[in-house]
Amino acid sequence: MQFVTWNVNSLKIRLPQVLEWLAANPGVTALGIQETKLEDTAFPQAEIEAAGFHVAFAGQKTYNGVAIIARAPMTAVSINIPGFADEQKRVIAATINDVRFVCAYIPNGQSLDSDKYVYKLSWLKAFTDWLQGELANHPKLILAGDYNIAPEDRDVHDPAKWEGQVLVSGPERSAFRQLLALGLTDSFRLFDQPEKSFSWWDYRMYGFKRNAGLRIDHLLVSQALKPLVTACVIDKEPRRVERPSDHTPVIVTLAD
DNA sequence: ATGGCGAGACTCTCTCGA
Repeated sequence: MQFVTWNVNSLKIRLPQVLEWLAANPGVTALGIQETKLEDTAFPQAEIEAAGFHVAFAGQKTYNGVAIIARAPMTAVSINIPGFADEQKRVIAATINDVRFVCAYIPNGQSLDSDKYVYKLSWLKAFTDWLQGELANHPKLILAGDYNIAPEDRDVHDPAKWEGQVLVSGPERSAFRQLLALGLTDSFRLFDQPEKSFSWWDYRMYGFKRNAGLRIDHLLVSQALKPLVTACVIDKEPRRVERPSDHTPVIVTLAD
């Protein structure tokens, strides 16, 4: 089984790339997508189903929006964080092959002095509380997403330059550790990885070419699934095409 | 040097992302 997270930065632009990537990766069980930037009425459900997949989605105009594309049927699809009033569509979860797959687009925060940063931290608190219940109900759980948090300095191309910035701040990293404290494990760090492994690069200043990136897209696995994990890799292949997303997929492989 | 790039929208200039 393989589960994937990929912030596509507009599914309208990236749908052909997504379908091509899925065709090239037949082992993928389910793909969690962030930043679809599409209202539900505009979502390309028919095209995705015509390609042989099941799909669940929750979106809005212009910003945010999440979806799950799976090769097997999904059950118990849920949207957003119950009890947390939020117009923004940032969470979708579904059960696939007995695994609870949660796809999240965690807020960016903009800057440490922004209202959006306050929203990010309160969102993370509500999300963590909700996830605790999800884990109790579904011990086999994967949390896939764009976390907008680089957990450690080794996840940052230039830690000195980023010090004090959003995505690396102490409260954000503390919120990330609170997720781990639920019993989740960063599957990427279960294995030896190349130094300077990142999942996002700034479009500007030749960020990808210079590998000036951050590792902010993560796949956390629950204790019940951790022993089954055999690999976790960042796939930079999608960066080879015209008009790539600024994020690239991260893939976790589990024994059946 | 707070710039740079890319996407979206009540667009030709603005917001937002990370």
